[in-house]
Amino acid sequence: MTVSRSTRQRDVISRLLEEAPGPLAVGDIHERARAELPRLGIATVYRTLKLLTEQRRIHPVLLDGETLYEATGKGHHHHFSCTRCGKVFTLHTCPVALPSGTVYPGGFIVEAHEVTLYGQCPTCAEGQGV
Amino acid sequence: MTVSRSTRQRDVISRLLEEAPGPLAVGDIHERARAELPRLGIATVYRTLKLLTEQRRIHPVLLDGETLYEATGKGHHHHFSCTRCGKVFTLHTCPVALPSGTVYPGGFIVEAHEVTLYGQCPTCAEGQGV
DNA sequence: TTCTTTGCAAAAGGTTTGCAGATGA
DNA sequence: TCATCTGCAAACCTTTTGCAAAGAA
Repeated sequence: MTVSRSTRQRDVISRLLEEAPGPLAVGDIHERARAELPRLGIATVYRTLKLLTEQRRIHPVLLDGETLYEATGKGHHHHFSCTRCGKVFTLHTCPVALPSGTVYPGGFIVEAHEVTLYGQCPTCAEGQGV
Repeated sequence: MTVSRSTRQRDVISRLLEEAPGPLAVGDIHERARAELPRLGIATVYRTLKLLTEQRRIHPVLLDGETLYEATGKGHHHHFSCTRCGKVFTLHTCPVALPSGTVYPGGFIVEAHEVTLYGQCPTCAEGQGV
């Protein structure tokens, strides 16, 4: 097994994800990281995301047909996708009560769940104000 | 505006989606439709799905990184993705109470929501039975 | 007949891989 | 030093588009 080294590229990408208020798209990550690493190639971004995912430091979130990435270890949470600005936020309140093992109508045994809410984020709701 | 004609390809594809118990992947649709239309090209499948989507007769469901399609007009519902067999089912019971307009903690105005449950479908739960 | 639709193949968009030079330990 | 990592470009895979022939009305 190869040993994973610490590099400037990996540090920048994982820091970006740690500090983001919600999951980020690959293109976003590439663009933001380029502010610090102008020559950063997209292949490195993909390879780093794959590595961090294997290390369980981040994980993919498939939303609106896009693959977004977010840091792990932020506890049980869901997402809010703003229909105005397109940004995705992390919600720390869960709207469902479905402990693992719950038997759902129809005989489906629930192990996990995902909830995504759509609507207007606080900023857009204010800007478009009544 | 061009007039949309009725063709064998379109009939077969929309019938498949109407009769399915859950959303289908593009590859699945192509494969199943080929049983009746051996020369059916993948481009026609994509064009038909796009057309039916514009007509609001079907709509895409983005699940597990795949784009699935399902017929519309089946009321408010959610999906259950079986972690054993991979099939996706439609659930007619909704586990959340979030009417449009609800203000979620943090100031997010909810317009819609999507819920996906993961676990074992009745068939797999039985097969693997205790 | 006339205009739309189809199948095929080429193109496009996003992700992955091969490789030689750069880099971390 | 020397195996790992990076940037670049080519390869891949899924989806879209161009075009001539087939089909609907």
